[in-house]
Amino acid sequence: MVRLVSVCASLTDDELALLEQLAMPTHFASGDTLFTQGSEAHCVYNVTAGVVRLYKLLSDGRRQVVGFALPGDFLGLAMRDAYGFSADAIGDVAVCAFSRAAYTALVDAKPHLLKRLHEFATHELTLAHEQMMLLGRRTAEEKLICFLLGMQQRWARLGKPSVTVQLPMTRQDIADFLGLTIETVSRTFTRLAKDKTILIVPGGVRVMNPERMHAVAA
Amino acid sequence: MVRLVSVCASLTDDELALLEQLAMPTHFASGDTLFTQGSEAHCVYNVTAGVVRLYKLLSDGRRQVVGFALPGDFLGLAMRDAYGFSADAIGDVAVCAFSRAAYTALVDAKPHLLKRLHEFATHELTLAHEQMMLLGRRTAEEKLICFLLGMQQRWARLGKPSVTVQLPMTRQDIADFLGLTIETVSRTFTRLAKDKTILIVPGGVRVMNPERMHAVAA
DNA sequence: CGGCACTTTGAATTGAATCAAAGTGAGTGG
DNA sequence: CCACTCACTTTGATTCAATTCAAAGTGCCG
Repeated sequence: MVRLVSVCASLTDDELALLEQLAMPTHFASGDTLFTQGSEAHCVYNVTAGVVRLYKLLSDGRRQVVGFALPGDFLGLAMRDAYGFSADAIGDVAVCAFSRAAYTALVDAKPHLLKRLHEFATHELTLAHEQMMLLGRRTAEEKLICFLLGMQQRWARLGKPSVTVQLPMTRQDIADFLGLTIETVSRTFTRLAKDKTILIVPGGVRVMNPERMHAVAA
Repeated sequence: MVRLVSVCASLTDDELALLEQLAMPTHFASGDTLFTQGSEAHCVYNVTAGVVRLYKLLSDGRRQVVGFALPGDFLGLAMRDAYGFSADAIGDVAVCAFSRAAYTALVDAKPHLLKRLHEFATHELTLAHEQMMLLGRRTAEEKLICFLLGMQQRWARLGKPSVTVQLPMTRQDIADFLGLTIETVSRTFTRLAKDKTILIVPGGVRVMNPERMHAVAA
């Protein structure tokens, strides 16, 4: 279902068959851990359904969410032998898991696939640079607006374009993604709702004033 | 000179010869622009000497430095058809430039090289995740200490291990990298020097208390 | 109905930003 | 060789955006 937008989009039939043979379909319940920062990297994952929270922890408990993986996204590309961040399920999640050995063999055998994965990695890097700009230089309101527009765009690319942005993650997750506290996120949501910039609905927000939001994000 | 630590380290002799044929050695004076965010991506660059500042700008002038490229580093990997950030020389810089056409052809012909570039990209992504943690969740003092240790480590990998960390960039560059103001960076340097954690020397700092610094960074 | 996890709101505090003013030092030209 | 400039850096005083501390409010689920 997510193949059209994922790595698989550009594969030949025989490559797809090979991939299918090596993929281990797995699923996780809400809150389950896919893998933990620092643990040995056994598998690479391709999310097929649901949303995954990716985060790093400091020894004193401070948390930075480095991303939210949506269907089609790859996890574990940036590993040496240990995962660089933790990943757990937000709601029910389905993935295709590939053992590291299978992944390595596949990549060596199919340069075509490697090229596609490399495109993925460089796209991720571009997003990471934008997130640095956001974390280092934007105000709380700008952070939240950029986040909402970013999520809207990502759902749209997955074939779910809507003025209502689904937000399956908690306020704390959003705060830890944007480098804010939960209170600041909550207050900023409330202020944007009072402005009539957004409307807060169960499980997400409805974009009411996209012009203003895009102007702020620009 | 930088080949041992760069992409070229794992190439065969004939691959190296091919690379050399396509590389256009270029050099830039202090402050020169290699390329600008949003402009058409003509070239990929491999830095051979000097330091390059990589940054993004917001329309109102706010700047985020997304990285400092040292000898051996690649620039322009994460491009679609326009550069995602600007790059300019800090001091004199030498690079090998590759036209986009040459780069694409090379990558298609040599999966071996692609694999190496992909490793580079995923390493960059890991660093970007660490920078997100730093920007989102660390204090000014922690940011500066992590930056100094990071630079020390990078110079060390290039074969210049030293307790004196060379800092060719300005305080403003450091501030824009760490998501701080120049005043906060200056004050924090002064405080660390008063602590005897570091000693400020022309063009850099000397690490005086690495134990404390590593403890803060952990 | 009560418990629990998450969210919102309010008041007080604070770390870093802003505003303002010297201080430093390399390069230039008289 | 010294005064002058210019860019960069440091230091001080004040302000403010976001955090922290504190307390309700909400709604889902057994």
